[in-house]
This record gives sequence, C-alpha cells and structure tokens, in this order.
Amino acid sequence: MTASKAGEILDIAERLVRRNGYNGFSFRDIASAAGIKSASVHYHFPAKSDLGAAVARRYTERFMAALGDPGASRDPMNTYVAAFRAGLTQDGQMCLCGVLGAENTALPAEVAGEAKRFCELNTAWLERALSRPGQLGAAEDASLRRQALVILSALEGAMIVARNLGNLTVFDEIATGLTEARLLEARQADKGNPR
Amino acid sequence: MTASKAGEILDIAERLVRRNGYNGFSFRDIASAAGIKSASVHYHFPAKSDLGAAVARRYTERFMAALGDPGASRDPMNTYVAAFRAGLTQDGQMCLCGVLGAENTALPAEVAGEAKRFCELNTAWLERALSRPGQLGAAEDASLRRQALVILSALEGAMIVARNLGNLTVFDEIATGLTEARLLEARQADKGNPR
DNA sequence: GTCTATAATTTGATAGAC
DNA sequence: GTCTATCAAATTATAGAC
Repeated sequence: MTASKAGEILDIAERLVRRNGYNGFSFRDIASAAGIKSASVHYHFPAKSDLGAAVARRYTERFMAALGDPGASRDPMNTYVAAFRAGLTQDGQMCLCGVLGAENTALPAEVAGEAKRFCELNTAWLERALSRPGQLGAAEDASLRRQALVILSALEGAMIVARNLGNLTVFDEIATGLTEARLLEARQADKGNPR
Repeated sequence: MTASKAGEILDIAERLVRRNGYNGFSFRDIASAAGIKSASVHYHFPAKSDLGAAVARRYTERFMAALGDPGASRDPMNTYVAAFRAGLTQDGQMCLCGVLGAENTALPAEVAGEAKRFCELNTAWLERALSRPGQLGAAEDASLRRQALVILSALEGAMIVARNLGNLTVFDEIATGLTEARLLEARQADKGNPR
C-alpha cells in the first residue's frame, strides 16, 4: 500500500503541524523527512498555503470518516473521545484543527477555512449523537448545541492542558470528568416532560 | 502610567503571541510596533526564548492576581470565566498559555515551563474554588481535580473553537453550556461521611 | 538605550536541466 | 518527478559607535 509521494508529504506535514504548528515547519523539514529536496515538495504543493489546506482537508475527511454515522453506533461518544485521544497518546500530537485555531489570526484564508469546516462538521455530528432517536425536535434545542460545543471545546482544550503539563494521561482524566458531568450522555427529553 | 520600554515590548509581544503564536512573531515586528530597531529589543531581551518566557511569566502573574483568593469571593466562577473571556472578545486573543500548549513541542524549555506553571496554578485555584468552605477533605477528591481540569480545558478549547468558527460569541455559548452542566458550581459533599 | 551595520542561517519560492 | 542552483526576503543575534 505504498502511499504516493504526495501522500507521504501530507503525512509528514500533518505530523509536523500537529506537533509544532503551521508556522513551526518548513518545506525543507518535510523534504529531508521524505528523502527529497524542497523544490520537489513545491512540485506537489506549489505554496505552503496549498499544503496546509490540503493537510487540513484530508485530516477532516479522515476524522469524520472514523466517526461514522452517529445514529449507527450504540455508544457514539466512546468513538468520539477515542478519535481525539488517538493521535495525542501516540506521539503527543494535538488535533490539527486545535493547533490551527490557536494560530488562527496568522493563517492564510484557505487554511483557516478548513479549520472552520472541521468545527462545523464536529458540532453537527455531536448534536446528532446527543439527540435521542425519535426526538428530532431536540435538534432545535439551543442547549443541545451548547452541549456539543462544550464537548468539542473540552477535548480540544484537554490536549492543550495535557501537553502543557507534560502528562498525556491528563487527557483521560478530563474525559472521565466529562462523563462524571454527564456531558457524554444523550439528552433526556426535558421540554415539558415530567420524568 | 508610562510603561517602561521593556514593559511596552512585553505588551506588544504578548498581543502578537496570543494572536499568532510563539512562532508567529519576530523581533522586527515588535521593534516596528514599539518605534525602535530590532537590535534595541535584543538589549532588553537577549534571546527570543527570554522574551517568550518573560511574557508568559508576567501573563500568569497578572492572571492569577486578577483571580484573587477563591475563598474571598462568593461567586469565584464568574470571575474565572470573565478572566478568560476578557482578551478574547476585545481583540480575538487566545489565552497565552493555550497558544503555547498548541505549539508545545516547538517551544524552548523555559517557555514551555512557564506554560506548565500556568496550568498547575489554575487547576489548584479551581480546586480550591470548587471545594466548599469547611470541607477540606474534599481536596483529596480525585473527581474534584477532574472537574477543575474539565473547566480549564473547556475554556481553553472554547477560544480555539470560537476563533476557528470566526464567531467569538461561541465562547459565551460554551460558558453557558458549562453552567447548564453544573460544572461551574461548587461540589456537594458526596462521600458518605457526614462529618 | 538606541542606533547602524552586519553576520549567519533559514525561509518560501522559481528556473531550467535531466 | 526530482534534481541543482539560485533568489529575495526574513530571521535571530552580535559588535561597536553615539
């Protein structure tokens, strides 16, 4: 399954961005890791913004594909937390779009646009996962959206705090804390419904 | 009033780091904003890591001073959220130590150490704020620490998500979501020892 | 404290040979 | 597709005059 050279470049770039940020890697970093010269990297991705946007787009698509359909799983939140946890505990990598959010005002517009799309897709997925089947009316609940935003934010922030503390197990403590706060549960119908 | 030149440099550097990241500013950026030359910036802060560490240290001290004693306020959580909210809504600025966490693996050790200290002080402050007066035993509660970590993470992540979405009011939605989840409340004694 | 001048390196990017 | 060669600009940092 030998990846194409362009795919290899995307792999290397993604790792570097997730560890050091968009401004924390150079074409020469990538070239040396890929065993080619920086001019060859420009052949595949003419400008750095092209590479950055391509990395972010591929990341988002892979991430959403790993999540799957929130209605198809019985415990979608477990899947969700695991998706964020994966990169962090392997190699200390942030969520790519978390890094980009931190650097937001320094990003080319194309790159920032991909990070925005990631957040939109994630909150939409979470809202669907949190609304119980047969309660489609709940999708209009503003507090459902807030719950989705809290979960996304807490997981993004969990990586930041864990990396700052130099202790990646902090991520798991935070996931446990979210469970304790009953944030990772689907919502009960609470509109005028007595229990 | 008139800050010293070193203080002015710290102000400018802090703003740039919080908007663009540690790797997103240069000595010349600072020099031009301060109306001096980059060599003069080096007079005050010999290396970039010195400047970065000084910015982070001052930020942490100012932040903790603004929080005050968590036991002295009747609603410390309001104070806490407001402290994070302040910079974001003015100028789209991240928490400084949130930015540094995202760039963690690219930071000089001195800078990363300051970001770590910020997280340690914040979780300790939150644990005190969350433990009800007269319940000192609660400080040993592991779930109290988890609650503190969730709050810190959610607020750090809230800035990232808000910036990515290009809508800073998202931060307030998330703060409301934390309140709804009863995370911003002091904890009830829930260990079966009624002493 | 601030300047000019400059060193030494890195960066994003292009031209053209193979 | 990859290379050599190169560019123009930017970067961190230092030396020494005022």
